Amino acid sequence: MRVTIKEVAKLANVSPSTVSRVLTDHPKISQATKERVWKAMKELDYHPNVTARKLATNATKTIGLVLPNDVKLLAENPFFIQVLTGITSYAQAKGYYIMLTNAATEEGEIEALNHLFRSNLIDGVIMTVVRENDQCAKFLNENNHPYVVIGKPNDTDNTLWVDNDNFQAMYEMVNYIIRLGNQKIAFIGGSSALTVTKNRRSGYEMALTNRGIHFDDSLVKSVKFSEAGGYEAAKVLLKDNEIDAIVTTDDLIAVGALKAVKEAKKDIIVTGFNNTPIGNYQNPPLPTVEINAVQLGHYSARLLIEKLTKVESTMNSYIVDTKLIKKA
Amino acid sequence: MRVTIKEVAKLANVSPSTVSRVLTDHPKISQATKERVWKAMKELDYHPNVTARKLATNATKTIGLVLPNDVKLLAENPFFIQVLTGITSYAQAKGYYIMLTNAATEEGEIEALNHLFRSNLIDGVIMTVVRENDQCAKFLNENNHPYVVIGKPNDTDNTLWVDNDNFQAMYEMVNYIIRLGNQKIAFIGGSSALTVTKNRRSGYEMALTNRGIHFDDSLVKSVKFSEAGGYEAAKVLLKDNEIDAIVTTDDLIAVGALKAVKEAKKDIIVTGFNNTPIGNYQNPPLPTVEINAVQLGHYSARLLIEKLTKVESTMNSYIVDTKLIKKA
DNA sequence: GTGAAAGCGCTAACAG
DNA sequence: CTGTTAGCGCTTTCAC
Repeated sequence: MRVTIKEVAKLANVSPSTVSRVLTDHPKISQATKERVWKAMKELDYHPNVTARKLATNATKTIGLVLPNDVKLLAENPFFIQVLTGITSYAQAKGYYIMLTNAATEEGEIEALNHLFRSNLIDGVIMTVVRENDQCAKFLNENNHPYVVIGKPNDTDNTLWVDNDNFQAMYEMVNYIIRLGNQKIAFIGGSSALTVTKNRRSGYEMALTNRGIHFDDSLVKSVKFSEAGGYEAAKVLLKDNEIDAIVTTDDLIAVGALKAVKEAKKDIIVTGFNNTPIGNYQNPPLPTVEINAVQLGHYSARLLIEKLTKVESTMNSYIVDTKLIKKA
Repeated sequence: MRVTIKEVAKLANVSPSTVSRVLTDHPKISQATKERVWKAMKELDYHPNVTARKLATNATKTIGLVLPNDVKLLAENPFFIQVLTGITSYAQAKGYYIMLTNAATEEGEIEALNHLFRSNLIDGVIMTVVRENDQCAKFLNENNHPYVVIGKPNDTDNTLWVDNDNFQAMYEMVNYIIRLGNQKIAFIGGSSALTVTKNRRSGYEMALTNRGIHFDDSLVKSVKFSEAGGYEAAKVLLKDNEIDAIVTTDDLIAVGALKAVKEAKKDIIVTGFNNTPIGNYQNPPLPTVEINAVQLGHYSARLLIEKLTKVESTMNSYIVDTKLIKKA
């Protein structure tokens, strides 16, 4: 049988509650007994039964995490595993556990979340994808379940969130491209409904405008988030226009665009976003933006844990710095 | 307050123990009461408190998962997230939960595992990396903790494991390259101490031998698992020999080798392994091997859960099929 | 086939 | 500062 609080109590010559108190670091407990108890714990190699604690405290100290069920998406975007790493290491350092789920659909996701919360398995959840008109967020709000989202939500005031400053990151990128001597710069983005696309597109437009470059709507394309999307859009752009550069909202899209550029035998600079391995191993390497996904995970966990521990946090969001990667 | 078994009992006009019995699907309980209880549960939207159940049954129905703490490794190798997906979806379907940890070092890993087991947080663990002389495996064995490893272990008889047939996969690849008309085929692998490298190297050697091609030890290189490793090794190979093809044990190594080949302006076929996005987006695309990492995760979870539920499984290992990807 | 009661290992009032 | 006591919500003997 496993060693319990009782054995420790017996060995240390105190009551179980005293042992519990030193476990929870109760303020008024004499140093002397503390040490006696610690000694006993060490001697017996005692590990508290977390399950029992959970039941008694009605707090699981566990954070839920929902992964999209799209293996291809997960495999091509280090984003997820990076976020996951950031969350896990921060949470662990704070004594929190991570419980993983995946779900194929939005309804499945809600079902999974409902189960996890209602079954007392998690205290809060971090959402790695933010959809528009997000039913999960709605569900979580309605049921008062603590959560934080990665990505700018609709209701920025009443939800906890972390994100990059996508506007500024793209603004910088476009400025960089302009300084390189380019004027006619096209934009290929993912779904125009996504907040992230909107923000990056605004940065693009603002950078042009502030440099006195005419913003031409016909140079803006919205595509499916894929290599093929970038390829097709770039082909159209190249056919119809005499452009100097193409900025995109993701390395994967950029890879497709670059392929079209090469096929057209043009010497046009293409930029990516998110600093993925795929982009990194292109030739020439794509200028891109490091979004520090590990940090996103880190701060999302931090925000959630602060909320759960009722730490008076002045913040309900966190902006993680990006870094322009210029490459050769 | 949450709805508990008591309320359900009251509404259904039975005792709490009866409710528990229908929950656990006890054999001798009348259909009539079963249905009354179900109805009550539905009416109250009852969700059993899993924590309480864990405490009572002393089974957590939770599987631990340790990720290496190397973000770069995780980001460049979809392997991990794929394995993770496979595990999660299978486990979930079987009513098991997944708890995630990461650890920076092998000692940290052991510590984490010890904590998770001793604190009654997990019933078993799946190890995603297999080291030689693995201290984690030793620890798990000594403490009788259920686990399965992904990758062929040293002691194949007494541990649960899943893996690809790396020998055969490489054998096929080399055969394919030979049939393409190549004779002088070099081999670049990762650390020669790793079982996976050894197996793939054997497949390479056997394929040559069986085709009557002289096996030349000087054409075999062991490198650090990276693009740079592949690049350097290929440069040496190209300088010293007149070779037709280079097979490698990973897409990342292959990408580096391909770079060297291009620089040398040779027309030499380079093959990868593991079918990663990085390799996929090369030009020309690398012939590679799909290792079906999701399946590896799937079967590892299956093996572990069968062990945990004491299902008399005839198997203590599982070989997941690979697929040769020839590309254009 | 079902109920009563004890107990899983811990925490948290309430006393003193 | 520390011990006593009563649960947390479930499962599981042991009766009947």
